[in-house]
Amino acid sequence: MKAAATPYHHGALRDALVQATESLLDEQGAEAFSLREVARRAGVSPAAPAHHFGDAAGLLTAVAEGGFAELTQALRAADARGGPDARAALRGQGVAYVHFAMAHPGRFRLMFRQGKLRDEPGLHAQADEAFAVLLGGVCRAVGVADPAQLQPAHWQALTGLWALVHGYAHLAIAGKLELIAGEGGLEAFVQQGLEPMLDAAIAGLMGPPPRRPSMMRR
Amino acid sequence: MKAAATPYHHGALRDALVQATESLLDEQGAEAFSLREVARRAGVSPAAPAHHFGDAAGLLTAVAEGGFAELTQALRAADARGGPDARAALRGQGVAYVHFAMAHPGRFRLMFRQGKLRDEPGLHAQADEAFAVLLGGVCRAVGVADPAQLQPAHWQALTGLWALVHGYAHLAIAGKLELIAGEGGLEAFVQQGLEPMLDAAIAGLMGPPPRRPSMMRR
DNA sequence: TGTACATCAGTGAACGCGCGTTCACTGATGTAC
DNA sequence: TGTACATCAGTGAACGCGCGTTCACTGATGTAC
Repeated sequence: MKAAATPYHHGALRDALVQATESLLDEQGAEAFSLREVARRAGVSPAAPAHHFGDAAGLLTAVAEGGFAELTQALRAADARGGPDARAALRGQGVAYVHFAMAHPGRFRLMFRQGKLRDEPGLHAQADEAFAVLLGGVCRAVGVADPAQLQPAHWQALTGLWALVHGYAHLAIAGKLELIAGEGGLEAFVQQGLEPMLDAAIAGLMGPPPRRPSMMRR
Repeated sequence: MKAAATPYHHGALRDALVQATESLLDEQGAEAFSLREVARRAGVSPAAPAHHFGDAAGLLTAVAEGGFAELTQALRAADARGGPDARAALRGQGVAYVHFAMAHPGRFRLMFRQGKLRDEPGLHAQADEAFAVLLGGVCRAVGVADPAQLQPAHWQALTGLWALVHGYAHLAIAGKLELIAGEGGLEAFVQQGLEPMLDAAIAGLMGPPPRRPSMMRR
């Protein structure tokens, strides 16, 4: 029991520091973050984090990487829930994207703030993996086997879909939708409004046979 | 000449501090901001900013307020450029929104980070004014005289339009579109892709007679 | 038109603080023989 | 199976730094009479 109270070796300090950072960011925002505060939350000396991550950017990068991994899982799960219906799967991904951001606002913001992150291959890999899930959903919806077969108009529409959920997420966690949502509450507003909008965006993606617009030349 | 070199009274220090903050945020990001650095840039003692703004949050709030004022002007100008064509006016507003963010990434982010801002009526008023321009454009497109006449589906579609440009702006300043844009360059990608997507969103807003969806009950 | 005085705007030295990082260290774990 | 030793993981005191804010101050401006 004495040993269990404050064992010298933490055992899983690296994970504990990442988790402490996650909760700190999501609960108090980026302003509250510091290496010392994270160490405090993990019940460890201020020098301990440097041992595992070098500096603050290293820790934040690990947290962002974990965030992308979690987002990937959420998107995959939503995608699978859609079953063989490509439209439903893609719609589900969009909803999951917004829900992820609302559940983890601090991490979500961090994941897209490259100024705070180290330019590491692992981070890019995780981010790419999340993007690949979305990309896969689009391919299935459009009916191609490989992203390489997507046409420029598809890429534009995919970007629009991404922008829609990304913007919705940001507006939601910035508190900008609460006024619009009104008395019904934010949750209900999102639930009622997001899916139809996603459907419209997906329809635009699948619907009209991919225009080969002159405006899109090259 | 001696007097002009370092006059004791700056004359327009308040504005100078706001401008110094704007350029600091847009060029180096939020991490580089500090009251002392802003004072340095304005060529003034570290105690001077407190005189005008109290503290850092006060200064940042003034900067955000100015940002919303500038955004309002940009949206109004774009709207006017659209002339009597409500669709073109609204599309122009969307493009202007994204361009504003890309031109002033630091300020744009700040404007939507309520955690860093003071909860002042002036700030809300400016933010509301910018939103009112968008709202006016939507009313004209939909064909109603007053926002109060907008139906729930309109509000949802308006939110979608806002989310689209807001997300597009965030993805662009986060550097996430460069990979998708590829060799054509970000500017061209935005120019070619944004307007069609806006048109689609606006069509969704105007197009099908406003459904009174059971899913939107109340 | 001039003078006295209040108010405003900015100075610059000083403070205390929390931060990131260093350093020599020590406790625990694993490995070689 | 036991012992020696290298390596790993974390300590805690100390450092120097830039920060926000304070304070008594002073230079400039405006106003009353």
